Amino acid sequence: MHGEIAPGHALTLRGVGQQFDVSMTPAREAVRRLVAEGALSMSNSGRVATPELSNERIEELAALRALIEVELASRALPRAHMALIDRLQTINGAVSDAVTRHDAVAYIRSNLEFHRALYLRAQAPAMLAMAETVWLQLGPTMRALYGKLRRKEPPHYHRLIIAALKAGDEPGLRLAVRSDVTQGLKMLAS
Amino acid sequence: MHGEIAPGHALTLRGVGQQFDVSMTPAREAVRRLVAEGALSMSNSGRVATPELSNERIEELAALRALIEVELASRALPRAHMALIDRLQTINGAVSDAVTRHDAVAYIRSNLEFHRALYLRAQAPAMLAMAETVWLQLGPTMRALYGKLRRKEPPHYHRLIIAALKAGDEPGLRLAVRSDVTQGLKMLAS
DNA sequence: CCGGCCGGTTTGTGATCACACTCCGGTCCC
DNA sequence: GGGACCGGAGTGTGATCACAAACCGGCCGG
Repeated sequence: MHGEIAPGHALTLRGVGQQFDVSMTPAREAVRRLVAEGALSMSNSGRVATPELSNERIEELAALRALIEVELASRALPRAHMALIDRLQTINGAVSDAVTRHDAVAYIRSNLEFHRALYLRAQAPAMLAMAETVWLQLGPTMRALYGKLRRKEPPHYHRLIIAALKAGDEPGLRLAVRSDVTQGLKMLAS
Repeated sequence: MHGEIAPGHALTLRGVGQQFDVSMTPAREAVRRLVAEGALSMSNSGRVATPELSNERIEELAALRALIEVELASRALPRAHMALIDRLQTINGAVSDAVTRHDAVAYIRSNLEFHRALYLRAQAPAMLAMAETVWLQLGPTMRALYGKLRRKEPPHYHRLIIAALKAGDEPGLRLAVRSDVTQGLKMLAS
């Protein structure tokens, strides 16, 4: 999810097992679960690797993010108090730090933490789980994407999200979330 | 997914294994995968059962169905030719049959087949997989729901969907799909 | 020089087993 | 009579093993 593994990287059950000091059995369960969630792809011979997503699939996943996360943000809006906004601004500072340090993994991790903190207020665990499943599928690709576009400035749309939250502006919030989610992934198609 | 198991029904690894003439290992993988997808719930002691969904969770899942399936239908619309509409009408006949036979499982199965046939035209496998994950989570609940409302007539909104497809009416299609998806699940909250 | 073949090695699969924990029943004591 | 206790059956977990298939070298023939 955090882009620690590049797309197309192969994994073996015995390797994963050694990495976590367990036998093949728990490693197999974990890997199969991640395959079921779409986080890993399995060849027809059972070999497992991080997926290399096609542009069509990336577009689909971006559309899913837009659909689900806009709804989550919308549901979180009436429950968003000042404590949440403070927390979002703190996390946003971590995002900026990661950008200036050119730390892709930290950037992805804190960026997702920003979104999760907001969506937790929606009190919609099934929807949040769905969104996280999409994040999981996009993890390796987001890492590759970050390498392509050399970001210099912290995310612009996060500020718009916070502003819309403060103003209680639901249409503005929906647009800001949609833009933030869609923005980065559009670059990859070009 | 098809409501063959009632909510709250307990499963054991050895039982599932015997049912399919395999040992515990494949049974465990299958069960864990279904847990990962939310189709089964696992107690903190590892016991597995079909979930008994709260009304809040049902509302969330219905909202997810509405979000995703409306988008899928919208994407399928420009690709929908007469062959698809014929097929949908045929499947709709099976739905009606199941209703008159009071066969809950056949009703759920053919109803989902109707939706899947439409969404397959959207050429969006990731979105379809997401929708099917939601169906999976709702399977046992849909069975219980069918028992509560004694349907007599075949689904009204399916006809609206077909009519909107024929007319190329996108707003009408979106509304019809949203209504069809939301309709049944709203009853459960009351 | 290139492509097909062919061995050894790696890898996933499924079965089996020992173990710890949980659950559920009866039983005993207060 | 009711509730706590206790023991056995049931259950999930993780390790290990045998096996089949896939992969990846190098080698040989054209």
